[in-house]
Amino acid sequence: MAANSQFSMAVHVLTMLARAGDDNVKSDYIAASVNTNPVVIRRILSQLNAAGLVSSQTGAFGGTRLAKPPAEISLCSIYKAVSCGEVFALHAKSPNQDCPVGRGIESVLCNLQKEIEKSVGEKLGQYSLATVIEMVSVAHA
Amino acid sequence: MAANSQFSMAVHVLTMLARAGDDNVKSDYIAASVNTNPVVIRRILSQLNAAGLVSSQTGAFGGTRLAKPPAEISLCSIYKAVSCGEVFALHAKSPNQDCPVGRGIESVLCNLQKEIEKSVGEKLGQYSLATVIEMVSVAHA
DNA sequence: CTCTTTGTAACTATACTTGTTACAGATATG
DNA sequence: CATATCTGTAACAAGTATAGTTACAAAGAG
Repeated sequence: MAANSQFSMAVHVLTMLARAGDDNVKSDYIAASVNTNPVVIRRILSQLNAAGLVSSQTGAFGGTRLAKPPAEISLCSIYKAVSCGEVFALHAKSPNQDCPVGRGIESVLCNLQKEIEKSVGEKLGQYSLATVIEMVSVAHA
Repeated sequence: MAANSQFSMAVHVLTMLARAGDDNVKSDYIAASVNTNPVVIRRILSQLNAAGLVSSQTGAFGGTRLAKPPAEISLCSIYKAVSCGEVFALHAKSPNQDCPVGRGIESVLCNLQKEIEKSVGEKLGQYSLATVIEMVSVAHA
């Protein structure tokens, strides 16, 4: 279980919240749908809260609900909210600076990485949580 | 060292090969520039060979050289050649199929994943190994 | 005060990536 | 043919990230 599935889980979590409207949803309830431990859900909700996408309430009858309407939550903002890795990683160890290629390749790859990341963000920005809800409904209709 | 840097290393390796023209390049020489073990380089070359991007020769005075001109090697083909993970992973454990969201979310995320992957491929396809070589040259000129 | 629920720390298990050693197989050269 | 060189690949060790789990402090409703 090493592949980062936080984005997938975050979309799942937010879809659950969206369907609950203004009601507080408990992490246990979401965990049952995602099929994982409530703490895993609370860890994701913690990141979504930091990004201002949800708001939580502790105590009895507490729980979490969306901080904005689903149409205003883009998949890009979800992607940025959870700590996903990059599309591809740069060199683990710095290349040999005595070699012309080793000296120049890092900055080229770094710029490319940024450009790809931007491209992914733009593509994800074309969709909102509302889109996902609609697609989920259609999928099993 | 868990982040997958094979794409970065592959681009580095191919840049080295491109600069050598039609000469065979040894894995030890490339490893010195990438600052890693020759076996790591040979593992990447093995994947690039399977993708038809390079051709290797065993034995004395053996080594590897490009199978095509740099301008015909797109970064997309390099990305596909090395076994990078996906931009985001799907659920590790299948969601609860008794929940409407759990039942529908997987296919939605899977389609989204394919679309993002396609988008990344198109962006990478805008660049070739020749572009990288030029950028590396300019970077430290 | 009591019960419920979040927030978070700490630990474990697992899996992936890289690094390393070792060796079989191929090939150029004498 | 013998030898030296280089690739290809298996096997294993080490490091690190993710997910899962337990435990508990803190907050809040009744």
